Amino acid sequence: MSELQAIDLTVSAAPQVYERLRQAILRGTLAPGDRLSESEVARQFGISRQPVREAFIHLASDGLAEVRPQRGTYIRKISISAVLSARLIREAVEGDLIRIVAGQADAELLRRLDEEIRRQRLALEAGDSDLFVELDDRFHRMLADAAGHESVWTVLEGLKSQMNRLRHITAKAFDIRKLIEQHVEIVDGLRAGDATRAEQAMRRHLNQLLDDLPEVTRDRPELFIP
Amino acid sequence: MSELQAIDLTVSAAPQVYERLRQAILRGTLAPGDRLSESEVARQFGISRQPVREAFIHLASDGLAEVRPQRGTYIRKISISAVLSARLIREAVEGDLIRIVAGQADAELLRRLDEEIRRQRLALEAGDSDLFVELDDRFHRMLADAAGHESVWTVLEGLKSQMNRLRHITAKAFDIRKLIEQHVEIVDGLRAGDATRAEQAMRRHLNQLLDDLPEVTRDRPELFIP
DNA sequence: ATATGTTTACTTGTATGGAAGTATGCATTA
DNA sequence: TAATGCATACTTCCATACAAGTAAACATAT
Repeated sequence: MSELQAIDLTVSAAPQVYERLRQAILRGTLAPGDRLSESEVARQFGISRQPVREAFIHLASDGLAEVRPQRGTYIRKISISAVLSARLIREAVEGDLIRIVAGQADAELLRRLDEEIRRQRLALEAGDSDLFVELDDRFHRMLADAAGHESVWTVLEGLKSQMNRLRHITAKAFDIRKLIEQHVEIVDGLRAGDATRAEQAMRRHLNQLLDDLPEVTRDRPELFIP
Repeated sequence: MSELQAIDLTVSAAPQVYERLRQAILRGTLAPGDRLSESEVARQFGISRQPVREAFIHLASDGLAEVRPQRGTYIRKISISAVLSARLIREAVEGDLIRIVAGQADAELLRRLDEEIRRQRLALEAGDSDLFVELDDRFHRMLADAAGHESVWTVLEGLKSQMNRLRHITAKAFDIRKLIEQHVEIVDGLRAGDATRAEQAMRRHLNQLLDDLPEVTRDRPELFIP
């Protein structure tokens, strides 16, 4: 691994290392199966082993790394069953949330959602799939907020991270255009004040992953475990 | 705090400390707002500060503790919004799962569910509310397994732990009898092969918390934060 | 009486050394 | 050639020492 930018020594080192490594894992810079070493990472950040070790422990409790005593620390491969679980949970929860939103969507919210979709199209035209993943996050989060359950999103975010790893690594495998059209269908359901229609659109949207997953796991089997 | 039983020195100390503290928090032995000290806990277990510190970090990432640099480590108070989020998520997810089960429930499963309910009644008669909480866990887990989504339960378990803290601390505030009857209604829905009926029974069951929560937070406000 | 400055005893954060386990390459042996 | 034993270079884990920040008690000054 290359040299990393030095951390801010005026605040605690461990949380900074954690966050940097976490981002690297989610973006795929650190790939599933990669090996990490306390000493090596410590040397790169210019600090001692201890805060690095604490970052490893935190990553392990997130399910992003695996510490094998006396053997090494490895970036966890993407668990297919974990991804499927996350998807099922999101479908159920966001299906309920969108029903709540449908009962109370005002013009201001609809305007902001339309604006988000516009930005998504721009990201598509620019071919910036990383940006799209970020905007997709914002779109779904906006809906959770509108339902009055901002803290629910905090939980979903942890699940979403597993799915985002998959996306970043295999960005091309997802048809962004199709996802944007599904967003449009969701907002159309809200605009019509039709809770059932909005829910069905949301569920279809989150089922999309099931169509895309087989191809991805076939192309890059080394990144996955059952 | 009193002296604790020594840990097993043949395996890693940190995970043992983590698990012991976690159980103590979930059972209410360590109450919200209590202060922990690395040195103090280390002395009690007869080990050094380092593994204790690592256990604290793990607990903090679970949302059960809060490490405040140079100030101390505290048992987190029960976040009402986190409890409400967990409840909403469980209702949505277990509502979907029970529909799946309804479509494929066989006699063997129904027999095992009846058996679990029988045990729950025994726990009620024995006045053992800790046992009931454990059996309630098993009941819901059994349904998740039957739906073929065992790994979904792993996620729900983390959420359930927040709700269980509340239960253990204020066990008397919950009417166990009512909860058991709701379990019966769920199984009746499955027995009839009626997915909608089973789902509605499950949702009613998980809504019960909303009725009980206000009383609890009023009686013990020092245990909670918004 | 109140306010302020200082001391002192804590707290967590980091660095470092050594212990114990693991994997790998190499020499030795059958 | 194949298998075995061993040295060596790793790895994580734990203990310890020290650094730096915080808080509370206490003395002092206004």
